[in-house]
Amino acid sequence: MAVQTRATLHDVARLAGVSAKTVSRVYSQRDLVAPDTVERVMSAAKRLRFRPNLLAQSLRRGGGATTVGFIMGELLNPFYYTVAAGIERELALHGFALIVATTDDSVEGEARVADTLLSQRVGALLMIPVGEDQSYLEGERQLGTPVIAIDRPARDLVADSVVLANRAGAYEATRALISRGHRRIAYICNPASVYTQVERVTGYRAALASAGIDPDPRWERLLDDPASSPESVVRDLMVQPSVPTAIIAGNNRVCIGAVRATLEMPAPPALIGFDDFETADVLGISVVGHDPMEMGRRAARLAVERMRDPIGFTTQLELPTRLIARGSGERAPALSESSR
Amino acid sequence: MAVQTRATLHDVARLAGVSAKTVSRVYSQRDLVAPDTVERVMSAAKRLRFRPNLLAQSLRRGGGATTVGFIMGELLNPFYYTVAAGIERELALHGFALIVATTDDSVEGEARVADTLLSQRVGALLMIPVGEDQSYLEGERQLGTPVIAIDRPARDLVADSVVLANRAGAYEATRALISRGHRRIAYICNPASVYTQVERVTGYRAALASAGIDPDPRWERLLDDPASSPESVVRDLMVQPSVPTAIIAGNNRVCIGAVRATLEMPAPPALIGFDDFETADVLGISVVGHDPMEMGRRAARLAVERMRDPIGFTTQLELPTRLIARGSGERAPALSESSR
DNA sequence: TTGAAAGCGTTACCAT
DNA sequence: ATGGTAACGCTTTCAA
Repeated sequence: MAVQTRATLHDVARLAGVSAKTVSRVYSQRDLVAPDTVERVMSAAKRLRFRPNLLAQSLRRGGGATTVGFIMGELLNPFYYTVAAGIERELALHGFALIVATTDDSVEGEARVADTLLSQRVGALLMIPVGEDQSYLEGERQLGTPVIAIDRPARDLVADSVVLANRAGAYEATRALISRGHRRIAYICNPASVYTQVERVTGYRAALASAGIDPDPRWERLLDDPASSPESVVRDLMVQPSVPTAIIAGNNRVCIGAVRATLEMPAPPALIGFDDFETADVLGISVVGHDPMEMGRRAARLAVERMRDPIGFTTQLELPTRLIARGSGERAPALSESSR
Repeated sequence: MAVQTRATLHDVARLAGVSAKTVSRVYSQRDLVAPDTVERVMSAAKRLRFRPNLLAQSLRRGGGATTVGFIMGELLNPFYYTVAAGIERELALHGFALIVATTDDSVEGEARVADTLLSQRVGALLMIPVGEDQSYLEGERQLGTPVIAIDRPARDLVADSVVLANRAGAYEATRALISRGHRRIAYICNPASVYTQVERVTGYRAALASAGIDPDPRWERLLDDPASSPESVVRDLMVQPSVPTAIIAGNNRVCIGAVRATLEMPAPPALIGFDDFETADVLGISVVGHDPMEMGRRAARLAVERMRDPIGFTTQLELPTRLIARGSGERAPALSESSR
């Protein structure tokens, strides 16, 4: 039960009666070693339970990194963990380990975990930016650690990025509602002052404008209050003197809140959410869907490319969305509401 | 735009006009260094964008690990990622970074990623065991890497573990159904030959026995077929000559399948799921709930303790479950079905 | 085909 | 209060 010490290259070399370098070669350039030497080394390694130390490997000058860091808001958010899943799979394909770090979507958290990951000497930094400004990473990028921004572009930082076609998605959803006869269409989101929402609101307004509908501030609920529940925001909206006949929920959390709020209504408004979620099909909720897993995969692939080739132009990838009709978004305006 | 080289302790030392060791002290035992020396070192460090290299730190003999590995089935499974969230939070509190690795719930995957993580020299290995046998890790444990099993105990391996009170939870759910008048209670799970399901089925049968109800193989759908959809299993069950009046779904996936299958039925059976899920409250589904995040936290805490104190007895933690009534589990048997 | 020596960035030990 | 030296486990020259 005594805690033994871990075998090193030298221990294996001694037992096999060769030099350390030969053992090293067996693991990296096996074809340069005589077959029977390989055999002897391998059996010595097995006997000593030898396992190469990746830390020591990447410590050498020029020894590439074996890990990649991912800075995410939290592991419980479906969008975040799906992206993480895509990243992990793609990285595993290329032999990199994934270190995840969460920030609780706070700016300080982002800087703090970035620091930790860089001290771990990750080969690349993948992140869903939170703060208004990632310039604090510019120095690190110049020192050779590429940064890949996901979902939102990095600000004041040279970085590759993978984002959604947010405007186009919101535009399409809004147009779909208009084509069903809706004119009073609400857009609800929280938080609102993030890149994705700014883009989506722009798409929403553009679609209204294209149909000759003036945007109405009463139906734009652009919140930035972590405390307010999406459900109550929707309930509040629906007891005003004039109510919308359709709602676009800016993200999955707001959408679930809207579902809760409108489920029991006799004549619920049409509803389209942004981001798909697990039971949306059971509940019959139409959404602007996309593929977060693919976002993660593409981001990871960019990271791998950058690690191999640190110089070169940065890539900005925009992934498409698609409107998934499941019923809630196809409801016509209630008759009593259709007149203005 | 030329890629510079990263500053080291020596670079900082040279610029500050001190020795490398002094710089090192500034970062670890600052009170042993003269205040103005600290000042000079810090400003030199800032100028060179110096950042301590954790890889080099833990390379030294006795230099503790800074990472912990978590082997999970996949990042998209709610149970898994919630556990991961708990682990990540707790580890961050203690200054450890989390490396996640997924196995697709395959035995080979488990061995493969364990190998990778051990090569990364993680300080501890957290895992939700998949295979029937984790003895392949016993050597590593003796070499000083503690293993903590989550949700299922490790087999043939000395390891701490954190599991649920599966039997008690299933017992309670079954008793609750019995007390509502149910006698034909089905138990459905897939896969069935894992520790948790064996335990839960045992609890289910014990509850039946305690009410003098003979277990009936027709209502035990213990599958081990990844291909069969839970939904179709339930549909099939409900078109038999004799149908159950209540269903217990052994895990969240089966439960969601059961919801899909029974949603449209005029007189749906009572339903209790094991594991809570996001929209269970909206759908009114009663479940045997527990706290996966807490499981992760406790497991991480055990890992930290073991890393600090490698010897000592292993701990087996059993966390409680609780029955959450939301309607679906409180339905009485349909009248036409209540006679045998 | 194989080996010796130097170095990667850090800290422990022992001096000063 | 500060510094030199050796060591951590590995790979890369350069030789043999």
